[in-house]
Amino acid sequence: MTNIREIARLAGVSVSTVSRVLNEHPYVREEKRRRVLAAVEELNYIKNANAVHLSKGKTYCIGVVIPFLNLPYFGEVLQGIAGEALKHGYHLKIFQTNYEKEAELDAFHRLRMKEVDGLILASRANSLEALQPFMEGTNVVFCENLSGVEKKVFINHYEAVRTAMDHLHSKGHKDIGLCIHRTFGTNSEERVRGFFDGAEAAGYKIQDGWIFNDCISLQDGREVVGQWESLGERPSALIVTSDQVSAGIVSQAGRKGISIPDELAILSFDNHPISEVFDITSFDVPIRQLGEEAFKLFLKEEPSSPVILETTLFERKTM
Amino acid sequence: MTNIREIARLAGVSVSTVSRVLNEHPYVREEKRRRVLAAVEELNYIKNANAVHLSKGKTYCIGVVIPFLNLPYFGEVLQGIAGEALKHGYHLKIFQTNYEKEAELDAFHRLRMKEVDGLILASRANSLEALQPFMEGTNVVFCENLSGVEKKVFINHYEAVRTAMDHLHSKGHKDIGLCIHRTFGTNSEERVRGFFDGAEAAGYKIQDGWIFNDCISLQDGREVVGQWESLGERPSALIVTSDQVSAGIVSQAGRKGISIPDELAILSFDNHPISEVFDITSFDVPIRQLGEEAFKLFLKEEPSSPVILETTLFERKTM
DNA sequence: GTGAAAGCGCTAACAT
DNA sequence: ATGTTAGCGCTTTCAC
Repeated sequence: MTNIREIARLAGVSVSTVSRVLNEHPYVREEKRRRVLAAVEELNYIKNANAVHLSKGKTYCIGVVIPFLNLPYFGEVLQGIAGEALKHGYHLKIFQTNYEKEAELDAFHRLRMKEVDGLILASRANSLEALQPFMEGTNVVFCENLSGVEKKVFINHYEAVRTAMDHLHSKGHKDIGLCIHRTFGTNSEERVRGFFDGAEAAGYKIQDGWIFNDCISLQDGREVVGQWESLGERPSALIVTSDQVSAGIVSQAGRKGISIPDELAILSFDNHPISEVFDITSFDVPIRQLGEEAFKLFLKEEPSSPVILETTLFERKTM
Repeated sequence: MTNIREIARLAGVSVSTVSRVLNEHPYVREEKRRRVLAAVEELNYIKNANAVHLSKGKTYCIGVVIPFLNLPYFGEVLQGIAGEALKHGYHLKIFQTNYEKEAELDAFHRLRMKEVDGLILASRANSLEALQPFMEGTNVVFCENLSGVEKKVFINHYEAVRTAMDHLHSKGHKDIGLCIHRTFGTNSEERVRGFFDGAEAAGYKIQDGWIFNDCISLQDGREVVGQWESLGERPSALIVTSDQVSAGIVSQAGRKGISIPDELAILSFDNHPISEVFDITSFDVPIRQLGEEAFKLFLKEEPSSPVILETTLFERKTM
């Protein structure tokens, strides 16, 4: 492997001059610059990134902590982060966790080892307390409304669900259920909080069994329909936190002859293209923007206030 | 930042002993090992990954060259690579290209800079000739049947499309169209080749306008229906290379009162969950396995023969 | 403008 | 078993 010293020798200059040329620093006489460039060409020189990283104490690489790579939601977040990162000359290193705490902690370890310059947590498995010992002096961005952290960007899920409740209320619904991905995690908790607050404000009663957990995929949505059918008292409307799930519900309802929205209204989230295909009324959630803002927060030096992203209702035919 | 030398000093040993302890090498007396570990604890020492990378000439990181992150196909490939990589202590660095040649070349540059130990090309924008100058002595895996490269894994698209043609033939179809993502790229070319070979073998005639390009999303599928309708002579069946597109077609056909499969049969690819929802007959394509095999090829030292993955038909109701 | 030299922090061959 | 030392390859301060 040819290095900067060999270039210097061949060009008849010092290594610092070579370094200056390579990094486009000023104060190099044109003739020497040319000699260096010629030597680089002749020896087929490529600079070693790891040496640069070590010397600079920086890698221009950001770690993304993410549970899965094959879900539309996370794909869109990634796309947002990657697009913004590219603009600033950064690359992404993926730390896929499957929501395993160990895997998540490993990402923090890598951060402390300076393998990456910072971390974006697209979703989180560990408690903040478990993470805190590894966070001092680091640059970590959270994609949730987590109190006690400096950098965060999140969708205003609480407000969105409350708005959803209001909308259903105005359509005459009083028996409302909720389909949700998981019950832990700030984003989910905020949704659930909005759900109960909304119910209380409107004087609804929420029945046991009207909250459906672990709903993330099309298949999960199809199964919800069966569960809904087997209920004694059934909600007349469902707030569903993913268009994938909603699509599963709508499709399965179609097969079973359940009329939507007459027998069951659906108010969904994401405004994913699939919601258009199924004519599902859905809140647009700026997921890609979430990723973009997360990266911008990473770049920020000074502490900045949380970035809050709002949702927008797209009315179609399931409510 | 505390380094290995400080640890050595505090523990009263040499740096090599510290290194041995840290890397679990043998031949360290238990007492010294303990002293080192105590010093590590006391100074809160974390080893610097970049120094290790530089010294070892290895990063345990593999680059993945990929056009988009938010498409189901590529999400699944990523998931496959990441899962296998994790097993072997590797991480993924993402080089998102949007199919821009420059961005793709940049990935090769990073490889030569030793920023990553190898590259997996999930999909390719440059010609092999354009890439070749940057490939000597490197470890690159292609996810396509590209002649002239050492490491490759690919789906047998040719055979799959030929089988598809046979199936449609046996159902009485003679006018067959093709929906495809793009026309360049080996995978697409193989499909097109299978399409024309199949037609020729069965004595079909393929009309102009029966090949629909740029079909990748749900929305694209919906638009295909309009194009199909405006055709003078229409194919009675469509081979569609993505379930997303098929779902768009089926859904749009439903709205327009076009009967599937009577007026238009659909034979799709991927066996994505969405094909189950829409009851679409689809070839299962082992996409995740593609990713896994790609990573295994990366690890292989000796040259190995291409890995060829076959598809499996799942019959449902669109044919 | 240019060069010498001191890092950056770790690994591993060699000597003992 | 353990220590010494020469790398790995680049950046950057300081002096001229």
